[in-house]
Amino acid sequence: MGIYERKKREKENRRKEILRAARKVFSNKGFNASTMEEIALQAELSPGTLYLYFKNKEELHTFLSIEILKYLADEIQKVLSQDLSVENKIERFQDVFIDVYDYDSNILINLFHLQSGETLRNLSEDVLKQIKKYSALAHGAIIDVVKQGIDEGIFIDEHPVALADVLWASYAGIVLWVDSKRLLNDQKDFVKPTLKTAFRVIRKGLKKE
Amino acid sequence: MGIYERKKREKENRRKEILRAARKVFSNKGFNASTMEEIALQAELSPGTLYLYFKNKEELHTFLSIEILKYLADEIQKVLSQDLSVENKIERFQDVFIDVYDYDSNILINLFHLQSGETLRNLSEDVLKQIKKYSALAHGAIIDVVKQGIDEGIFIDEHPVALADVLWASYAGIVLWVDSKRLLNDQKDFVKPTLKTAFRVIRKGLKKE
Amino acid sequence: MGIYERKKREKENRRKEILRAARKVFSNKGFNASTMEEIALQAELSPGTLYLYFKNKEELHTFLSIEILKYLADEIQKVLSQDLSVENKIERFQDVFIDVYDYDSNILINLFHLQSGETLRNLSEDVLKQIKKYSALAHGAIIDVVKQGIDEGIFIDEHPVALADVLWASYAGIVLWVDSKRLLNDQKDFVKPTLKTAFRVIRKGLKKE
Amino acid sequence: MGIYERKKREKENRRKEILRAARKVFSNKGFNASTMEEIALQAELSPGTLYLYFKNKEELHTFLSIEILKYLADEIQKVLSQDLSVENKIERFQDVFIDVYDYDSNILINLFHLQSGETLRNLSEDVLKQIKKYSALAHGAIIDVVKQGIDEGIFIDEHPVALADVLWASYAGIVLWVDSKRLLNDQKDFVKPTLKTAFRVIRKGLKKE
DNA sequence: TATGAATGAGGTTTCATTCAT
DNA sequence: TATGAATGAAACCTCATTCAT
Repeated sequence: MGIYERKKREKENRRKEILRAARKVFSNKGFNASTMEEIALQAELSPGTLYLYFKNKEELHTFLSIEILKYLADEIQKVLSQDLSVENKIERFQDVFIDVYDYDSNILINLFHLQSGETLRNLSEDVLKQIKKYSALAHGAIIDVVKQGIDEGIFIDEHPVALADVLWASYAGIVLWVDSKRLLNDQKDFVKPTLKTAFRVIRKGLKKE
Repeated sequence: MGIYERKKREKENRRKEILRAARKVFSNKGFNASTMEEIALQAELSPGTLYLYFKNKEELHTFLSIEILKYLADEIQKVLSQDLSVENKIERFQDVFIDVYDYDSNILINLFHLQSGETLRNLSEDVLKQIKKYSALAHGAIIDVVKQGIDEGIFIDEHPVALADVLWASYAGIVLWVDSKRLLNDQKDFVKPTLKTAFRVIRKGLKKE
Repeated sequence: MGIYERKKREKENRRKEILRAARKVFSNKGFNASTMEEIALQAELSPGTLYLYFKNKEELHTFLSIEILKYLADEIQKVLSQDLSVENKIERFQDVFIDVYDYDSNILINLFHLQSGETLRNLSEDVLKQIKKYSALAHGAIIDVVKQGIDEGIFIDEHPVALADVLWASYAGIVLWVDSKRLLNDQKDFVKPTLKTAFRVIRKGLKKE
Repeated sequence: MGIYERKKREKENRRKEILRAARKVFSNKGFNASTMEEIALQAELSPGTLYLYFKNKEELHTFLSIEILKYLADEIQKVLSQDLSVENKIERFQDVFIDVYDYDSNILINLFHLQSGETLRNLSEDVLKQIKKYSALAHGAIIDVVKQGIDEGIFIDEHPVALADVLWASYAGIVLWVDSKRLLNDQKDFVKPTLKTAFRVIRKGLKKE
């Protein structure tokens, strides 16, 4: 590995450290309450250094969201290529959402937030394009599975995009909601049985009779 | 009407004006980007006056969320007391969520946000109590309908609370998600047919065969 | 008593109520931390009313200080006219200072503060004149006693003004200091024996051998 | 000198510059009328920088008072270790008080103010500890000298702590008072002869016959 | 590239004061 | 005369960002 290669890799690692630190801080305090100084401290770097890797606080935050959106898209696409029945694939999607939630409980709310008007308006063209890209990828994969299900006569005969929306939205909504309940009631873990029931109901809704 | 009555009503109106102005500004710019000065301007009042009615910016914001949570709870309870079949009640819930969304498209995301860890930690005991109260009211009403459905042999035989969670979460999730798509694609209205399909699927999931 | 008389007296009473309320609040919180609203509340009046009796917060505060300076001057002059030996008169001065302190423990520090550069610069001509007048009265009375003592061969043969300064300054300083110690050590009452010793020493310093 | 050493020293200097600027502004205008912006301007720094060195305005002000209390304590302790007779030491104390006054004429009043209830209540534990520490040091030194005087049969046979109180309180009181007179009469310097007389009287009071 | 001290714009908030009733 | 809601100027303070080292 040449010196150029090594430098590039170091740079990439540094970037990841910053993202890791930022995720931790943002998760704990939310966007506003988090300060660049705190993130720098967590990353064991100086505030100035953060700006060598990210244009500003907003972009740093957005990157995290895109990263997870990318992860979501990747995981969902992995399911697509697995040798599973339609039903099992749909079940696997559920695990992906729970995984993502376990990774960072604030991510789903951030995702919705990211896509809410307030934030969307302030994003650069480039970032927006990425969000759209990964969003489309993830959604496309789900649509494919749904289509397959319709073709096989397993799913009800509705517009596949709409069905994919239902899947995505309710899966996300359920994770968020069960988390809300957990927080409001000051519990440490959220009740996975409830989650399972919920997902089962959604899947049942998709199925023919 | 006595002078005391009139003063009280005037004060209440002023409060509402501030809330209206705040909702407008917060909706346009989000919590951070909105300034108290802007809200004051919108309410045609001076900045100092806002503080006669609300302790600070945070409380003003939280109030808006509570208000809508209260509205949601009220509307859902109204459905409960209507002379409708279980199935029609569930359908009416859908309208409530869409209504709330039409009233302020940021509200549902705010609701989730409000109940997310970050915000929850900074709320006063009193405010928390209110959130729990209205949350319980709304949820309780839904549970009642679900129970009725189970008793009548219409809904699947699952734990009613879990089923109510599914309803609530997916309804909210779907509205949020369809809104996200709308924003990402720069459309003005979100596609109601998609919504309808989505809600239909959820309801189907709840029903016995 | 005519209606004019009564009105005038009522006005005077209202004034005194405000002063009493202001003294209480200023004593508890100091000038800055005290708000006009708080004083109004304490006086069971509305903020606006305070301004019918005093031009502004500063003047209200100054009035309190002048009032006590006047009280000090009066009490000291009373001693002057009593049929007492020089020594007893000096002893009585001590009681006056303790009285004043008991009346309001912040008054002496306020007095010094009042006469410190910061405050002095912001006072109106009229107020300044009053301060000078009462200050001169009080000081004059002390000088008279001191002079008498020198004439009678009881006090050391120094410039009477300087001796009067010593009396005044150390009496005030001692009360302040013993109060400081009390506060630093979180005691409820300050130690009167210490005070007595202190005053005795000062008097001894004044006396010929 | 290593780079670490230099940085530390620079930081210390910056701190001192801020304190110097603050002293100047506070002396001119008093605590309230002084603004952080003005202090920053005087220190040729930006307002934000002040907050890198002091938590807030209050702390900055308190620091000034502590600094001078420390100086007082130091100077008084220096006298203690000098090879002087008890009488000369007591005389030297007088110079210390005048020195301190010359350094900043507001300091003594601030000291008393600092130790008055109002301010004391708002200080942090740490700051309070420092005040008590230096206060005890200064007072302890004076007590030592007084004890020596009693042992040598020079001072009257009273409780040494009480005598030390007299010394401290009257010395401070006299400086304050003579300054008050100076200000009231719009003189530039205060009359040192008067001061001398005053101090002499106090000392005489302490002495046996 | 990394630092971190310094910046300074701008936000929140307070509160003395006013004025219509 | 008394009210007290409203004012709005002005202060404190924060923190994203810069830049000399």
